[in-house]
Amino acid sequence: MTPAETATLRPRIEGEREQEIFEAAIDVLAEVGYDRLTMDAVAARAKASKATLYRRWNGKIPLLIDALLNSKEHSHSPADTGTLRGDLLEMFCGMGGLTDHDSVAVFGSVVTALCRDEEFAAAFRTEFIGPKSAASHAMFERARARGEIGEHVDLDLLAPALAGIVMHRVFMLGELPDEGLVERVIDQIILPAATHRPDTVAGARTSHTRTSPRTQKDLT
Amino acid sequence: MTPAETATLRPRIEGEREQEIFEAAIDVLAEVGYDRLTMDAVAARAKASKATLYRRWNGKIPLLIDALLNSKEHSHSPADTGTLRGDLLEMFCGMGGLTDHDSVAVFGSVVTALCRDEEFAAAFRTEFIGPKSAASHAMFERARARGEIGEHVDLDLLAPALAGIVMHRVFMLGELPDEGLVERVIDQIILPAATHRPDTVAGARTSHTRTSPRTQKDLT
Amino acid sequence: MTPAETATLRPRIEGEREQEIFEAAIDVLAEVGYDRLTMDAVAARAKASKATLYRRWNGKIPLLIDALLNSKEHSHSPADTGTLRGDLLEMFCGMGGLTDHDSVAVFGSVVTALCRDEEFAAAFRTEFIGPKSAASHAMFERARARGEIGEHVDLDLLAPALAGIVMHRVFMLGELPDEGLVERVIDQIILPAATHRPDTVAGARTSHTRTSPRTQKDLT
Amino acid sequence: MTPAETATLRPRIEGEREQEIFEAAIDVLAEVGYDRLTMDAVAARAKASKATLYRRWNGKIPLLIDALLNSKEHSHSPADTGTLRGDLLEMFCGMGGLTDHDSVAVFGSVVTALCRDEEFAAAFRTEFIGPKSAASHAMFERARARGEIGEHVDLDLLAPALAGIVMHRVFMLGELPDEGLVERVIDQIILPAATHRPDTVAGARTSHTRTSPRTQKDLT
DNA sequence: CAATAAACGAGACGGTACGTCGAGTCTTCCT
DNA sequence: AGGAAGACTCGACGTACCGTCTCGTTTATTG
Repeated sequence: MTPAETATLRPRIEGEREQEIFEAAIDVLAEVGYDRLTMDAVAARAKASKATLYRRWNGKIPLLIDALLNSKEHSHSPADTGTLRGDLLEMFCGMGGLTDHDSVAVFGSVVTALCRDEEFAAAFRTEFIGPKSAASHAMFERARARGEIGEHVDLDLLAPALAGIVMHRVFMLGELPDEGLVERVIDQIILPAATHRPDTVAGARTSHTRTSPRTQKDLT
Repeated sequence: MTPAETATLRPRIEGEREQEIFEAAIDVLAEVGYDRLTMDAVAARAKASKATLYRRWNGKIPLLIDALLNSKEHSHSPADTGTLRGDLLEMFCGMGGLTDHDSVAVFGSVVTALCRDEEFAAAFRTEFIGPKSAASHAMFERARARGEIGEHVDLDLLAPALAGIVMHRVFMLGELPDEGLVERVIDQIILPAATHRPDTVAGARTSHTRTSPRTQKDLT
Repeated sequence: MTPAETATLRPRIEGEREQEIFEAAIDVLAEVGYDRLTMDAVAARAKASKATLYRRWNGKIPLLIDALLNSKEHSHSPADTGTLRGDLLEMFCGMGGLTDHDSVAVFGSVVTALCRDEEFAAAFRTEFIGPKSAASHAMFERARARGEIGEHVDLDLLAPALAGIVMHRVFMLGELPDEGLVERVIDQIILPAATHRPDTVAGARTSHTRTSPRTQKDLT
Repeated sequence: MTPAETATLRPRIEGEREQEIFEAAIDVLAEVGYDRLTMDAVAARAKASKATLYRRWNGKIPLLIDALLNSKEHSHSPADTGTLRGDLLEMFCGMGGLTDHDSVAVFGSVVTALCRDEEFAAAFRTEFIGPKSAASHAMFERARARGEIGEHVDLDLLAPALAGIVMHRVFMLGELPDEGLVERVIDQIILPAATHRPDTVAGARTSHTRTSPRTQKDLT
């Protein structure tokens, strides 16, 4: 009678059953993508009834949000290596899971869903992106506290940049990334931006609008 | 009577008729959004038949992509302003068409197709990404020729970075971008990365930290 | 509350629901005719979905056949009146459902299917023609047992003759039959053929002719 | 200049070109049946344009009527053999063309069309059935003039009976007929009905309604 | 003997119905 | 009592065919 002991035959959606449904949903998502994922398919794979799914979730979107949140352990472990560079490498060591083709497919489906469904987007941003973003921010704040980042650098701009650059290459350019790519982006873009002196580019910043193009050539 | 002059009454989908369909699609898109846009609705508004739409486009996504690309002029004109900053601002002034919510929705739909359909991905990358990428590269090459970019900077890494950062904010963070955002990214990330001196960054990388530079090099 | 008593509200297609769909089909058929009858119209009138109709029937023809067969009682009751004439009149009183123009149209549609689809033809002959044919044969056998039919008469030839003659008039000649027609065919063709004495006919065959009986036998 | 000499390259629909279209129509009709015959298919097979077909015929029905009328030579040759039996065998020697499976298919399609389209039915009955029916009637009238058929026999009933019985066996029972079948029907049904004495079956005729069933047993 | 008007093939077009599929609801059985 | 199974309504999908139309081209008759 105790729920913990009737493991294999428990009919109610509690814990393990829920996890099975999540896995089924993720499987189907990875196989056919968000658009072609149907509740029937998830129900069939989970050997559950559609009614059961709809009793617990409002539709495919809430179900997938829950599934994604529970499938990725997404441990926002601080991973304090003592340097921004180390922290970033640590955080992106697994590329956020974009290391194999299936994971890319799942994530791509999420992108579509983000653009398609405002409700899903809001929930996903709050519950999935939010924590990652917070962790990233904390990381950059620590770097700033250590003096690695100039006071004038906008962390809201810089913190998500690495992820953006990498994902753009994955989705738009069709690149399957490795850790070397991450490292190069960190060294050539993120860290230079974190450490640049404001006056160096201040001239360039105003050149197009206020100064003559000729003046800027001197900056190079 | 000359066929070249009977412009307004030509029935075939050639130029103007196509444009009418695009406008109908954009109209419906603006009214009901991507999800509730149906081919029937577009056909009805364009006074065309569904068969005509399907003869020319595979479905709503290709139709809408075409419609959005043709509605926005998205002129890949080199736009040589004389400075990298000016060129970048010029190129991204319209955000590549990602200025309104529906455009984002349609573009987001592409991502799934990119991950699922290799043929579509190839075509998209060749015909859509390709020209933009080439224009961007040319722009950076000009900047390097002018001396705005250091020799050690990897343009293959830097050129797509701005688009990646912006699109990441749009898709993942749900930000509707304005030109100010583009300007800030250019000034705070792209230009610093373009103009950084390798040793300067190396210094920044190691200065104000608790670990030695040597230790970090091991991480590379 | 007992499931057996909730007759009017049962949603599944079981008996009464099916009957409602049949009635809707017959209604639409009567209103717009066979050609302009659409599955959408039937579904709308029956407050059913097209999917439900297609789940149960292959298309409009099977649906209408069922509808017509179920609307007409077409009871294949043996109807033993004691005479062949009475039995035949009894059996054909409803013409097998061919009493109105639409029924003829639907039944006529079967003919093409019979010529085109061997599987359908087999099923139709087994399940629809078969019982009628068996009942007809039994009827003629009873008549022979009573002595109404000569021993030399081929019942396999005579039993389907009435139906053939009547249907030919209906389909080919466009006659809408009444019971009087059936009666005249019975009296003037079926019963004479059933009761003729072989020698009598042979005499008739040769008498009043210009050629010899021998000559005609060669034609056989 | 003479139309008979420009045979292979004549573009206008005159004579031979028309015949080619008719053959194409009959071919398609035999292959896919009336329902699935499309104007596109006929046009494609005839290497003609749909516009050409519609210029000359109003739709598939007039086209098919013309095609059927011109394909079957349907020579209503009197074929006066001197006896009804001989005439009937002569007339049905080719079964009206129902000797092979394809012809049966074509004719079956016609039956469907007869039931589906009142316009086609009217035209077909006037132009195709009519002459055949008249020829048959003339044949029976000659027989009556020779004394082979009793005065009380209704020729309107008897004349179409043979065709009806045979076609019923072909379409409904799925029998591919041979000449032996025709002969047996003639000898066992048509000729007995033609030569029967009215008083022989008069009792049977009234038995079901006016006399007792018992009385009729005496008639056998 | 070119020029012209008619008729042609080819096939896109607007429209209508088709038959299928998925979402979300509901009922029935089963455990 | 609650879940599995699956039929149901609704609505959009993408396809097929109809009958009309516009294209160029070819043919037979004119200027």
